[in-house]
This record gives sequence, C-alpha cells and structure tokens, in this order.
Amino acid sequence: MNDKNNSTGKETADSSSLNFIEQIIQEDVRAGKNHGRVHTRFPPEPNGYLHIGHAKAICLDFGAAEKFGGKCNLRFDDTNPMKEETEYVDSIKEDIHWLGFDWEDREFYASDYFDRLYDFAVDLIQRGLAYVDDQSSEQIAAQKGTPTKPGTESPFRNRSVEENLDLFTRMKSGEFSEGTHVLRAKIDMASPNMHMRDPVIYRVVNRAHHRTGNKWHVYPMYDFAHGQSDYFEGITHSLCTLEFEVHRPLYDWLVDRLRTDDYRPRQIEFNRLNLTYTVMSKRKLQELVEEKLVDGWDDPRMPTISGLRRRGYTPESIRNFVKTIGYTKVEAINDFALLEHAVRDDLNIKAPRVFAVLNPVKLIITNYPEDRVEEMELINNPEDEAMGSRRVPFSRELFIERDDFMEDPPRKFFRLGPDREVRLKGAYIIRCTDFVKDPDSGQVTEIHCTYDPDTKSGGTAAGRKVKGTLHWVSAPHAFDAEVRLYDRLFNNEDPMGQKGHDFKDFLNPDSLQVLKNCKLEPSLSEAKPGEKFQFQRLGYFCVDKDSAPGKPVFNRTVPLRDTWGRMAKK
RNA sequence: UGCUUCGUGGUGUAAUUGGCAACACGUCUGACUCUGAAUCAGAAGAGUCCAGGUUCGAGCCCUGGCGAAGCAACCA
Repeated sequence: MNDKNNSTGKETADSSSLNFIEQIIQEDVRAGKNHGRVHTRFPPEPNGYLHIGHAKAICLDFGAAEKFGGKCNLRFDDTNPMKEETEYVDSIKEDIHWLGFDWEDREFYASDYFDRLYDFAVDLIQRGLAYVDDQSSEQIAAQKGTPTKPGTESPFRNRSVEENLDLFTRMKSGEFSEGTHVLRAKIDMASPNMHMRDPVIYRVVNRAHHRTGNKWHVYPMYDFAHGQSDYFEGITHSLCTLEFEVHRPLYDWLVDRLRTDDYRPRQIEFNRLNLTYTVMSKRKLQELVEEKLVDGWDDPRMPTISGLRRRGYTPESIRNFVKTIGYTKVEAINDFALLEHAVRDDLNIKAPRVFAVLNPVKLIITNYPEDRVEEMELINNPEDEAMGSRRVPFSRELFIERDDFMEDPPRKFFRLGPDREVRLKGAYIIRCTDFVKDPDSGQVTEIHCTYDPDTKSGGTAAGRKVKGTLHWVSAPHAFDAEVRLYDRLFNNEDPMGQKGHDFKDFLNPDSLQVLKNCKLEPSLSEAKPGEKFQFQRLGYFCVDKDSAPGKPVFNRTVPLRDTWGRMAKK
C-alpha cells in the first residue's frame, strides 16, 4: 500500500451542510477509522467522454476529500482493452481540470496493478478460493440460475490447486483463445446475491491494451480490480452510483481476503444524475454520435462536459448546479431548468452586454441626418461597474428585431407599432410613422420612424418614460454572423423511460436552428472562441469553435427568462 | 414470487437524540427598471405511498401492506 500516510482529516464543514455521504465520512473520521484519514478517488473508464453525471461524481469525490483535508486520486479503470483508448484519457483529464479539480501527481491506472492483481488471483487459487472454468459463457450463464432460483455448481469447480495453477498460467501466457477459459472466485452458487455466485474474475483477451500493450492475455474484471485498486491506493471512501450496491458484498469479500491489516476501503453509493429532456448513458450518447444525430461528443446539445463547455456553460455554473441537486439514494430526474438557472445566475455577473439582432428588419429614422454617426456610450454590465462601458455607432438606418414590431399589436404589447413610441436603448425615443410591406409575402420590410433629439440617453429630456426599450444595431456598421439556437434534444421529459419506444423516437427535430444573417454590433468582431456575452434582451451567447475571421459563429447558451414570451404563447 | 435499495409540494433536496414540514428551481402577483432580464416584496402549491401501533406529540420509532428501481456481460 502506498500513500496511506497523508495528513489526518480535519473537520472543516458544519454538519448541517453535509450530504449523507459526507456525514458518514465525518462519523468515520470522528471514530478514528483509518486513523482519521480521508482519501477518495474518481475512477472513470477511458472509453468515452465525460458527461454531467460524471461531474456530479467528480464534485463529490474531490469535494468530500477537500472538506476533510484529504486527497482524491484520478484512477483510470482500464481493465477492458476492447473498449479503451488513450484519446479518451486525454479528454477526461482536460474535462476534470476545466471543472476546476486537481489530482496533482496522483494519476493512476488499474492497469498499474495488473501484476499485483494477478498475484492475488494466484493466491486465491492456492487457498482454494478460485478455479478455472472451461465452459462457454452460455453454459456458465445457464448454471448461474436466476434472481429467484439458485445456481448450480460448475463441473470444474473442484479441480485441484495444481491443475488450476497450470491452467491459469497457460491462460496468462496466451495459450488459449478468448472465451475458452475463465477464472472464477469460489463463493456460493446458491447466494441470493447473483454477484456472489462464483463470479468470473479473469477472462482471456488477446488484444493490445492501451498501456500494457501485448504483455497480458488475461484481464481482471471490474469486480476483481476496483476494490483491490482502492486498497492499493489507500482509499478510505470509495464512492459510486447506486447500481453498484449489489456489488458491495463482493467488493468486501475480495478486500477482506487481500488485506493484511485493519485498513479497509468503504464503498458508499449515491444516486445517478438524470436530467429531463436528455439521456445520460455513455452508450446512448455514443449512439447519437455514431449515427450522426448530433455533431459529435461536443455538440452543444449534448450533456457531455465538452458539449456544455461548447454551449457556453461555465465550470462554476455546473458546480453550483451539482451542489443544488444534492446526493441521495432516490432515483431522481432533475429539471433541466435548474441547470439553466445555474448558468444564467453565473453569466449574469460575468457576461458583458452587447447588441445583436437575430431576425433583422430595417428601421429608418426619417428625420435623422443621412451622413451623421453618433457614438453612443453603453454600460457593459449593470451588475458590475468595473466592466466599464463601450461606444456603439448609431445612424439613420438601423436594424431591430422583427418580433419587436407589430402592425396590429395586442393590448399588452409594449414594443413598436404604428404611431407608437419606444426607446432605443442607449440612444433616443422614436415614434413609428410608417412601414413598408412586401406586397407578395406580406412581410414588413421597412419601418419608418422619427426620433426626438431631446431624449438622448443622459440628455435633458432623457427622463421621459416610455413603456418599451429595444436593442438595435446601426445598419452600415453592423456585421453579419451565424447564430445557432439550441433547444432540448428530446421532446420527452424522460426519453429512456417510455416503454415500447426507442429513446430516439423522441428526438426533437427543432433542437438546432441556424440563423445566417444576424446583425451584430461592431465591438463583437474581435470576439474569440469561448468568449461569452449577453445579447441584450435575448440570452447568453458564446463564440463557437467553428468561428473564423470573417465568418463568425455564435451559440446560444440559454435564453433570458421571458415572461412576455410565456404570455404570448397562451 | 428471491436479494438489495428507495417512497416528503410540479421537480430536486432539508427537517440528524420524536417538537409549528423548511429551502432552491418552476409557476403566479406586485414594485422597480433605458434588458418584458436582473433585483426586491409577496402568493399559490405537500400534511410526508397506504393501514395499524407506541407516544402528550411521528416525515422520523414498530408491524403489515402497496409501489418503484437495481441485480441473472467473459462491460464498467
């Protein structure tokens, strides 16, 4: 065992803020278990990209360690060379760091322990606690029984130690082909727990491993690697999701046969993260990627860490979200609105305000001089004075949002309409005097207004009130951009939970909407991929990685709360 | 007809020696506002799966039901 002597855990947290797992840890520390040490681990399999469910685990593994003055290891659970690749190792490390956590120099791999695990398997054979089974997986499965019926014993269960040792050695040396032999722990074929019915602990795999190459022809199963790896690393609390609950007796059985002292890692399970209108299993997400139903693992509609990052989510917002939803043993489905609230909350403070017109319509101020341009001063963020202000050009021809004008507005509409007044934010109050419609489509193509020169923001009559305030851009100064609007990936709250349906039946056909000719204020022309803004009155947006000089692309992270939009829908 | 775990507003959580069911999101009002945002103030919404029991008093303890999830990969 290495690394078992880090500093004694100290209780920094007030117990009212501790989740049930942290409370257990606190009790263990108080009771002096493992000398009051707290050491956790985050153990991803490098077979795909991390999603927000992993973020929940990461926050707990690293967070709990930090709360009690302990440490958290990163350990890649790489026991299956069929599925694992170095590419995934790199993305996982990037995502953890981005979320704001650090494993320092403690980057481990289950494959680091292959020799020790093999020796332990040999030890079990010598103690009569493991045997080589020559049967096919079908035969073994048939003998396993069912949850309600006990299993039957393998005909190879009582082989001699010598024969088992010989066979296992030959498995290791590559003499056998895949599927012909396995090593099983000899426990209890009648156990009410299926996992205790002589579980397979080693299988033959004749394939290169991403780290150990062709050294091995036998690989340990998850159950034969996880608890032991925890033990080797001096882990005190091994936190995992609920589906491993039934594995715990096996975890303990193996650790108890491995350990040589009082120290013992403790597995505790918590509920998985589920979100409405999306799916969270790595396999399902992979399906979406492979069938090209999304743009890749980092498609902004994906609940992956890389997808959320590209969508414009901040690490803080994800951590705050995770804090809000908590850890219990209840199978819960969390409302996506909670996540959206978390980003808005964070971006409200951080994101500079800018003007962008997504669905532009031309507005002409007929009494404004043709060649005049004013530089209007706009506050960058009313929530943070330190973010200062910027100058935005204003001229006779502007673009405003098509939605902000109605030919025949209803009572509660307080934007622009014939003979109505409205303020152009940071500029003047204008009155609509006329508008032009395309005779064929019936679409409004031009809105004519007059402005009141006395009402300039900050000017003498600036105090006059009008009900509506619109954002705008100066037509000759604005530049074009592509803006991608995202909606929920699925139409159904719980696409996985619908009996008789494939989850893909519920894909939302309108989850991506691409707007090509959006008009952005000039200050945005320098924005770099990843930069985040509030498009005033619309939502939070960020520059996409597809963005190139002269070909800007923005993603909508989340719209602003919109009580008008909700009213209008009714 | 097994084992393990879980049932608290619409959703997620809290209520920790039994003591007025609390918070967040969402929803709806209102105030403010040069963002129909943010902010502020307020409202509606559960009597804790059901039935018994113990107790002055039960979400919490006991008994019995009901319901849900996980478990039968040589995946993790």
